[in-house]
Amino acid sequence: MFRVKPPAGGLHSLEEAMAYGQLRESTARVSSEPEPSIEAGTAPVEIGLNAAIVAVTGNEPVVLVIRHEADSAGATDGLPFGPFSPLQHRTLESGLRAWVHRQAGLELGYAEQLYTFGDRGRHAQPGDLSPHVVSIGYLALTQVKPSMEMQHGVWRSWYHYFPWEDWRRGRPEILEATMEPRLREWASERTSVPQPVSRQERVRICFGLDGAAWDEEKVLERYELLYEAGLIEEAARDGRDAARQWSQRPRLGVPMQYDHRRILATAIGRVRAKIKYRPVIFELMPDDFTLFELQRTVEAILGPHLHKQNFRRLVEGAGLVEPTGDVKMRTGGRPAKLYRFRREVLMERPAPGVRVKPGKV
Amino acid sequence: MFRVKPPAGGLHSLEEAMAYGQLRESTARVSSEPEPSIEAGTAPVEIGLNAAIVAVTGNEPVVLVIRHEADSAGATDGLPFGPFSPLQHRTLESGLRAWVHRQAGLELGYAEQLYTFGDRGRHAQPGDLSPHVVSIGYLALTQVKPSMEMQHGVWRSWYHYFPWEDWRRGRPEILEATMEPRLREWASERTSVPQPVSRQERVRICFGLDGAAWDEEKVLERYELLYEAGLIEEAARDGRDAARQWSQRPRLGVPMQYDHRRILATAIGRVRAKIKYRPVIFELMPDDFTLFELQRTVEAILGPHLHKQNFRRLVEGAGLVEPTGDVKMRTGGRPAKLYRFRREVLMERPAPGVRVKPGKV
DNA sequence: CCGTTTATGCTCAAAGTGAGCATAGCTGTC
DNA sequence: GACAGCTATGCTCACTTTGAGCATAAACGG
Repeated sequence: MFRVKPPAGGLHSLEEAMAYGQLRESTARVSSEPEPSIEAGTAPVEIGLNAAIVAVTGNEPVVLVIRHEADSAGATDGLPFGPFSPLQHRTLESGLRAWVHRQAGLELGYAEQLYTFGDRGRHAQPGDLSPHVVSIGYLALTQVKPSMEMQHGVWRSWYHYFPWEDWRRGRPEILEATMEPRLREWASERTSVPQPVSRQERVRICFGLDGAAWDEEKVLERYELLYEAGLIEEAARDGRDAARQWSQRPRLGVPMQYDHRRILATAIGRVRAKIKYRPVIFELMPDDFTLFELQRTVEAILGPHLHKQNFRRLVEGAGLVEPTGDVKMRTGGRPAKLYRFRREVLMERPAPGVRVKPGKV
Repeated sequence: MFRVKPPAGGLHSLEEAMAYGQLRESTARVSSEPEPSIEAGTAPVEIGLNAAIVAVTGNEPVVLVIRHEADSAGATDGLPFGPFSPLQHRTLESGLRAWVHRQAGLELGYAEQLYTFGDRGRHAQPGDLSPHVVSIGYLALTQVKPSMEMQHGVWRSWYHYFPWEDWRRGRPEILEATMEPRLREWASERTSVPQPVSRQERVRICFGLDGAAWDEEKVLERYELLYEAGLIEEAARDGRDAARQWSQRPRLGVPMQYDHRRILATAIGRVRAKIKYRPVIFELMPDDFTLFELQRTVEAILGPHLHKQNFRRLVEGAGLVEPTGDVKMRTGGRPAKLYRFRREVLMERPAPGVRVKPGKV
């Protein structure tokens, strides 16, 4: 497969020959061999399909996790996942759907690919002599229907794993109390090699310190920085030299199996960004809803509160919804009109999202 | 690796046991085996790293391609690529950089992952009994420096491969003349299974027919639709039943090796989207430039022309650039002030891009 | 020195946004 | 059963952002 034909006229230089030779050498196997066999010195690669399945229940953004018995103590949460098997899966996404169906008994609706991670060591499990795994992360959006009885999965708030991302009641406690001092300590360390961007500056931008604004979309950047600084358990588990002893004490969020927390971070960042320019928020909503329920769902995802009147102006003005004609009683006050998603917007020019910015309540 | 521990309390149902069994069955190997061996009935997967390296020279958006001698007739263009080898590459991206360096003698600067494609059959080459390949596409942005002497690569306009994407001189000829009738014919065919969105509607949205607006970011959607409709050579090559005989005649753009044209389509769509919200356009610019040169570069990427005065207001107003103090003579008119990219914006809140919309010249 | 050509400054109206005030219409209570 | 307490909705207003153009500045080539 990866055998590359020399360009017309044959090989032109030693370097070129080397390049082609190298191509073969580092390839696990060559397409002409009918029955695969692993050559000495090469490593096979497995492809893991991982799903961050997100929903919102009761104003809480939740993710579907599978609880596993860890090797020694306690349980570890993980995302539904399984290997890509080209013989059984026509596409990567269909493979993912198959796995999710098997593991969680759930038929996925909306799903999109997030990112493919291949870092050596980031897929480790304690005591696990694992081969090389490339993880493909997916984001799926769904609703939690009461009828949904899941076999092994549980819905858990994503802020469980990322407490510092929860800005619904203002700046989260844990940031000030625990993370800021540790981050500053890490930032003030001498680095052996000079960095293009100082640790100081990176911490400032990622965590909105010293006057920098908090960017709710930088979820992955924050997680990766914490990993690099050795402040979260996964860093210690993967054997990062930088892993601190104090990473264990008041731990920062609940860790996950393999690199699943990284995938979840990617997922959160992606939803937060995406609902602003694509109408994916409606994947999380029931057929009929009030505008305030919609707003609460957006807020659950984004964190900060939105200006109510402007929110409805925006949503109605963009033609994202249409009234069903019904009203919902017992809202605690005046009854609220019910709306439904206008599917037609998907066929209109830029298929807009909920272009919101944080504002006053 | 993919062996999943049963949840606490053991297996709870037959279905669960099946699921775990299934997990193992479709896995190439299990982590407890120290020396890997491929079990019968499983298929190994190779991971291909592919780079769409984009630059702009003389108002032409170009991509770095490697020309290969095809199996029978003519030459085929391909992107620089090679397999991911976990023993040699610490990360996917470093593997990509290594391959590009080897194949094109080029040190990559800015690079970002695009997408991972795994469709069966889309990686075929005529007469190639290939194993299953999962392609990871990357987008890299660079400048074409005169000193750059490449071994085997050539820079080619990306509109070479996607003539229908070239709107710099208005709606491209080929759309009206060749594509529209073929697309309409395909859209009017009966489909065996009812579609959630009609072919009619998809064609209308993708290609801006019947009053729909042309969305310059839907590059991949258009390419995939053409593939599905059997209107491009790759479809015939991959043996799609739908491939038409007339896909050969006045062919639609130059085809590429494997699924490289799909990767390039993804890349074009991504740059077009990204320059609007991240300052990546400067990766394509020399250190000093005039605002009009910057505008021309943006236009080369996006297609349509921009309103000159508003463009400069936007770029200056967003603090993306600062004057160097020098001027460029011989512009054909009044000398133009030279500017440079203000790197500091990368450290400012949302690190904006060139939020432009097509306008009057 | 003048016409041509590109660079730059500035204006203006329309549309979009952030904040709030004010009113409507349930529900539960005394 | 009038009122207090809430949430839903309508609407205003000042301020920004954006789309289009007019007008002036400053080289360059005859």
